[in-house]
Amino acid sequence: MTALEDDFGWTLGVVFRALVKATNAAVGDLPGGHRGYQVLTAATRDQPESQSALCQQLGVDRTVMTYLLDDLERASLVARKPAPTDRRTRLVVATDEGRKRLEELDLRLAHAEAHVLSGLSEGDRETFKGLLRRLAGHVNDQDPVPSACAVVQDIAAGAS
Amino acid sequence: MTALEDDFGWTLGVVFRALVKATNAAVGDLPGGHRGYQVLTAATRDQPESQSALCQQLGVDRTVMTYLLDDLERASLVARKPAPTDRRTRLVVATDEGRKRLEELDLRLAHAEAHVLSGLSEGDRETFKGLLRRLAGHVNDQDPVPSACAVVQDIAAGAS
DNA sequence: GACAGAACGTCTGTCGCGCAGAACATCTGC
DNA sequence: GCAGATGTTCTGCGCGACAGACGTTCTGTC
Repeated sequence: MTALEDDFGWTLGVVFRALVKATNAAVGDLPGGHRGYQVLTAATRDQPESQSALCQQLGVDRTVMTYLLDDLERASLVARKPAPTDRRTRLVVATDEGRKRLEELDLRLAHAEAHVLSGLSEGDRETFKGLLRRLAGHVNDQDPVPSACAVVQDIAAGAS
Repeated sequence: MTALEDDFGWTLGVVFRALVKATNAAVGDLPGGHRGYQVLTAATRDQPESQSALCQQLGVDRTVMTYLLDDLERASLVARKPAPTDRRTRLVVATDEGRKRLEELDLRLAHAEAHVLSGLSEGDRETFKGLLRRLAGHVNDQDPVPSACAVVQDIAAGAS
């Protein structure tokens, strides 16, 4: 309970797990749990240009996305529409019901987030979220699909 | 690539996944990958008082810890010793070889961490890690085993 | 226009891991 | 001495990541 407190991996894991738990509890019976929420968010606000683009954004395997969308579609929250420009791809769009559901969820999720962040003051919370946002943006830009090879090279070069 | 950027869950997930990938790449063939490293760290520096305490700290299931330790023990990096005070429990201690291996790993891990944090300036990096540390400490204190019930109550009360 | 190659989505199989439950050894309180 | 609690291990289940194969569709070349 001492050395680990300083470990970046450990601290990040603790917070991440806490958020996932809180989020899953908050979304209740939404198909797909916390990932279902993210899919719904992306479908409503980001107009994902394809199913696989969505996978990449969310870090979800494409084979999982298939039945994740199946479940959400069965619940009438999103719909798969064939893309007019490329009939191989399917556009994922939220239904009216999905959008309505998302509004409710946003409220609940805000509380889940606040629950996890309750250890920080108001100002620190914003600072933290801001830094995290910048970090995620950077990570996502340089490495949308983290190439282990590059990392290994990088590390090997540094550590040798 | 726009709305999600603001989602706390998404940003945290992106950074977490990136770190896990980088860490796994950095530890190479260490049994247990990034979790093996954390076990080794705890065993070396934290003197975990029992196997299950270790599970709780690391957020690992106890059934997984069993064969995680099996693998590390087979590699002569840690050892299970019967606790003198309670023969039900096993103390997890690092071997000399384990401690030596940990020193090498720390170097490599520092580079992996730097890789993930490379989007922030030196100062911001420290700020971020400091806030994260406080957050993890708080989360861990109030909710070592996150009780979904409490969270649900909390959220239900807040969102209604 | 025909064809090779690539991309998208789906399906199958495998593996790691979290979770629930049971079994066993051991400890604690009565 | 005995009932109940606790630590560890094992088994079975389900979810999800990953790799590979397949059908459909698009693109570039001849």
